[in-house]
Amino acid sequence: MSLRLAVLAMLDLEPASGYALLRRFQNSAGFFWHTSHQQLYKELHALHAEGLIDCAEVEQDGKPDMKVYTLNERGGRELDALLAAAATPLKIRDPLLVKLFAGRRLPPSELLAELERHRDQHRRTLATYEELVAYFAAAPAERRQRYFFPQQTLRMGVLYEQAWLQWCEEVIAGLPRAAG
Amino acid sequence: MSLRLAVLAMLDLEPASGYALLRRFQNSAGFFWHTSHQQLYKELHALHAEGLIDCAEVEQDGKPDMKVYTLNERGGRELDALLAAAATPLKIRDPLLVKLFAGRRLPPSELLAELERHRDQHRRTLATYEELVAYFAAAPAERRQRYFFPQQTLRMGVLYEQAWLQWCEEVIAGLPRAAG
DNA sequence: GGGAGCATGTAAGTAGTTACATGATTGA
DNA sequence: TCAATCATGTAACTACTTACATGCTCCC
Repeated sequence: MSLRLAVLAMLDLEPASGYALLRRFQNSAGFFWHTSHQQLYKELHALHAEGLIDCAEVEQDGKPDMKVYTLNERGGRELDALLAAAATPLKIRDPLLVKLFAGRRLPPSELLAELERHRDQHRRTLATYEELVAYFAAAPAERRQRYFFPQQTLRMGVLYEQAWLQWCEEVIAGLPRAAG
Repeated sequence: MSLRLAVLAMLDLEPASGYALLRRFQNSAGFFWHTSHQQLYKELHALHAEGLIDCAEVEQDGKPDMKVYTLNERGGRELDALLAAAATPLKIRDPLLVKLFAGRRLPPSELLAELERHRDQHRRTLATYEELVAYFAAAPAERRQRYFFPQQTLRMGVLYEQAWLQWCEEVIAGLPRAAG
């Protein structure tokens, strides 16, 4: 039910095409919700079939046509109904930590390489989030206010990436190293 | 595939019953892998049917019989094969952040209550993890070494809970409050 | 007598992944 | 000409959740 909630919440801020939503789910919103284009388009079709969002086909030059979806009044009510329920805690399933849990079975060099890969990825993601923070900080007051809550989720993204980065660095530093 | 990996990795440390594994997935290992008893028992049946783990029925007095599973040699090879693949990054789907993203549609009092509930939960979880850290720190050297990698995952659990706690406190402090 | 913890399971339904599929434009 | 970006979709499969199910012991 939460993909539905995430999509409705995004469309509540501004109308968007499936592709535009997808980019957000893979970038800024990627911190709190992940999805694939297959799932997203299916959900958009379902929401449209249920009359919760409106669809307008827009022609573009040099680019394929796109379908722009807008939250309508019924969709707003559905969104409010979903929001009324308590948020269940995130259920974590982290492949890297599972791998590290069994780390004693792996050659240290491979573990090190894996940790460095993740560390670099977290550095990049943190940099992206910090750019977004700066972008919002420089935005006009109206926009800053409209995006007050999204900015709070972004703040968690920053804290999350910082925690991972610190952890990767700590573990790399403390790893028993193979004799060279 | 990662539930399989998580189960094999746990049984690599020591034999256990489904119920014992379940408690770990809900407590100490709950940080990096979440599962239900339905999924877990199904996976144990599958692993046993494939000859990757051995099963011994153990009678207990005052308690129901239990099935104790042990990783065998083939299971060890399967574990190593799964570990050889790169760990894909965790895919986050966090209902609380989705709810907060749409926070402007909610009454501030309800948001506050939700955040306080999560803050309290994170405090409790952090306390649990810190107890486990202390427990490991006091363990004999042999055990400390055997559990070196599990302890690293626990460290991430602590950093993660601290980040969430900080975030909950920040957001609560910055929330526009309703007139009393 | 009731609830919590121990210990296991099946079945039905929903959500998510992987694979397959198309076709235009822009830049290296 | 090759890869990337834009933009959308279907189908098959796997993983996960929710609901249903049993039964014993210990403690209040």
